[in-house]
Amino acid sequence: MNDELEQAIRTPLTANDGIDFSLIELFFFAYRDFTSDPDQILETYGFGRAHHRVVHFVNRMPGLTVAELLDVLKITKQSLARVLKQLIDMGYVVQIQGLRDRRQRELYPTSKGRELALALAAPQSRRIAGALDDLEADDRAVIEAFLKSMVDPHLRPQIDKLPGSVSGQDGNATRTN
Amino acid sequence: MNDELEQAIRTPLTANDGIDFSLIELFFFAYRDFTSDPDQILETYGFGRAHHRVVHFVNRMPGLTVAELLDVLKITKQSLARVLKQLIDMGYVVQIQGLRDRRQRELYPTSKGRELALALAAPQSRRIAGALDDLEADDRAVIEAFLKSMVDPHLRPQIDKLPGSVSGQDGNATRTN
DNA sequence: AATTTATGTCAGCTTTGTTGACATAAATTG
DNA sequence: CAATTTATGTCAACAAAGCTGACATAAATT
Repeated sequence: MNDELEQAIRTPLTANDGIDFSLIELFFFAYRDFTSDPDQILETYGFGRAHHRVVHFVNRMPGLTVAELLDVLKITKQSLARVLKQLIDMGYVVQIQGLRDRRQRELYPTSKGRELALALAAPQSRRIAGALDDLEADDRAVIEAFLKSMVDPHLRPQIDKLPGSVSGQDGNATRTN
Repeated sequence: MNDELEQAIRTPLTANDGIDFSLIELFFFAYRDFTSDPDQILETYGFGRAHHRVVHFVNRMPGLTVAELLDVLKITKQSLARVLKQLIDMGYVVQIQGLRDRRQRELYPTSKGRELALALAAPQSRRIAGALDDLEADDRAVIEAFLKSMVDPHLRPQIDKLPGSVSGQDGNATRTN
């Protein structure tokens, strides 16, 4: 029994099947290469992608608490603990007890951590700039709008909280210290 | 010693630092949610992302060999073996000995495998369509161009090989059979 | 006949995610 | 103030999906 269910299908799935395969695959390949740049740098530090994400958001939202970071990364505290501990022990991130709530640990980058975040972001930014160069000047807004629409609506407020985004340019956080 | 190196930096990294953080983060969040749809479906099958990729490309390039698949996925044959074996054992993929070269194993989806590929692609396609709806009709080309430019130039030929892509619309493979 | 190639498989390691359980200190609440 | 809740940390075990190295087999190539 079940004989025909084991039959090989020899025709490819195409756009004719009502699915946008071009953009699905383009998105897959683009992201694969987008992450390959920092991955190479991380190797030289003995770090992985998990470290990258932590260093990135600690630099973009200095003073965020452990709970807030977990919420952005959508991982468990045990997963975070592993990489965060290493980053703290090696002096890339420091914890400061919260002033209002002393149970909280506010996370800040050190200068070492800031340098690492910049080094990891640089090739990604370069790759994006190169891709934008191939477009019209005002197409940047199109890309931004598209990517934002791809994000789950209920998670978009998180994006707007980050400094220097489309809305909410700076707030008070960017006094050059 | 090293005292100031441990100092907390309290100012966030912003666009002023010469890095395109908006698009970096947008790309991260967009891809995270883009993959969350199929991930949920895969769970109900007891499969993971690795299975998704295999089923996807076997459906998009039926008859491709193990070596070709490894080249697209950029993983080792040992990594592939694990998930491919399961997909074959459970009747989602079949292997057929190559005619010209009988060492090769050509990979084809079964009807079960085709259905799975479609089920996984459907929500991703819907998400993309929804995002495109928020744009001008002809902005699709902008997105395609941008994503393609994000891919490493030497890997772009791989994309063009897929059916129904921007160039190379169909070839002979789409006879509806 | 010897070598190379395509594939499969065994064993073990790494990274990064998961769950569950339990500890501590600080804040909140009755 | 005592009891509870909250924020964080930590231990142990497990899973998915990468990796390397070693070795086997059959088929193609030299």
